[in-house]
Amino acid sequence: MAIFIGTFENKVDKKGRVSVPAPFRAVLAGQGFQGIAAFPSHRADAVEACGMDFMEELNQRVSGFDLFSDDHDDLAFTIFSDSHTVPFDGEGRVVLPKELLEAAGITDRAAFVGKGQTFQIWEPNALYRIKAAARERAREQRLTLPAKTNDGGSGGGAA
Amino acid sequence: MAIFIGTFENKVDKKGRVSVPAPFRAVLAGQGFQGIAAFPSHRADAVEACGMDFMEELNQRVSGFDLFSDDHDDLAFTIFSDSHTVPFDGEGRVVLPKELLEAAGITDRAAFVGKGQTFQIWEPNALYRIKAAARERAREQRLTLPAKTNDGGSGGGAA
DNA sequence: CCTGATACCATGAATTTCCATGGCAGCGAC
DNA sequence: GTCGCTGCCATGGAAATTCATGGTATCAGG
Repeated sequence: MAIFIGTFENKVDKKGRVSVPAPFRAVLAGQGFQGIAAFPSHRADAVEACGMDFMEELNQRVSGFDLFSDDHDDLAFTIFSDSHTVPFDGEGRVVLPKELLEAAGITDRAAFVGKGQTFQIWEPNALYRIKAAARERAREQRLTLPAKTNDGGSGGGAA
Repeated sequence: MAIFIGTFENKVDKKGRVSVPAPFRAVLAGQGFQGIAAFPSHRADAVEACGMDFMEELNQRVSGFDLFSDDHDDLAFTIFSDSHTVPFDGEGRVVLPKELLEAAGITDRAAFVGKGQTFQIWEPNALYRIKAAARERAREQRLTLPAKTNDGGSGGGAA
């Protein structure tokens, strides 16, 4: 399963269109809905985004089982209610609703940040600010890659 | 499962292309994505690299944290935001993003160092410096390899 | 009728794919 | 034991494609 990796900064034209980075589009390519699902982050001044597939999976978890606590349930409700489904145009661009642009403070440039199964969209300066802080934390805490836990199950596979 | 072993020094041409050592390519050969995932090391002036499979496995592990939790957020951000997915060309070369070249101080030569499941890419001189230092420390501390704890080591049959 | 939005088409830059070359090592022949 | 050949691998360059971006035309709504 492909994941979102990397940071890309693109321009927002006067019509509000932004190119979704090609590598991200590649991840979304196999999905039914050609576009993204986006909603304001409740943690940072950024837009959270993912493919519709992931959105539906989220829905499955919430509606079905106990994987989500009450807190999560509220969170999910918030997410769904504030979400927007944004289709690609022929060139792989999206028009972000101004509500989302405002939430993230985005005006003429947007930075896409891969986070595995999801990605975020930032106002570039805001991103670089918090990025610097994160880097600092990482260095101070001597963060290392999580040790490989050989508990079978997920991951696994070949090679 | 094959691992990255050995040190190889290759040239970086003016387009930023470097041949990934053939033995390393052999390790990556079986994977879905023909290329490497690379990100700056926060503990050394070097580029950390691995196969996409390893990256996705990392994602699996990170997903163990609740989605949208602080832990998940920080971890995913640290791991994925600075990473680059770099595809092989037909000859097994990669184009290292200049961001990574700068982080490691690489200009016209790059040294690949196997580290088991991952490998590093260094500016050759920097590598030899820290290598000498490491050797020195090892000598002083009379470092020994940990005794092997053999957990059912029946087969050795790696392919 | 006017406004806004969506789809289509065009363009330049950057990137990637392809092809060609040289060197080194291993293998075989003599 | 020495020489020659073959194949792999690192390297260089040029062509072709992809990608981000801007504009224009078409359609729906107010």
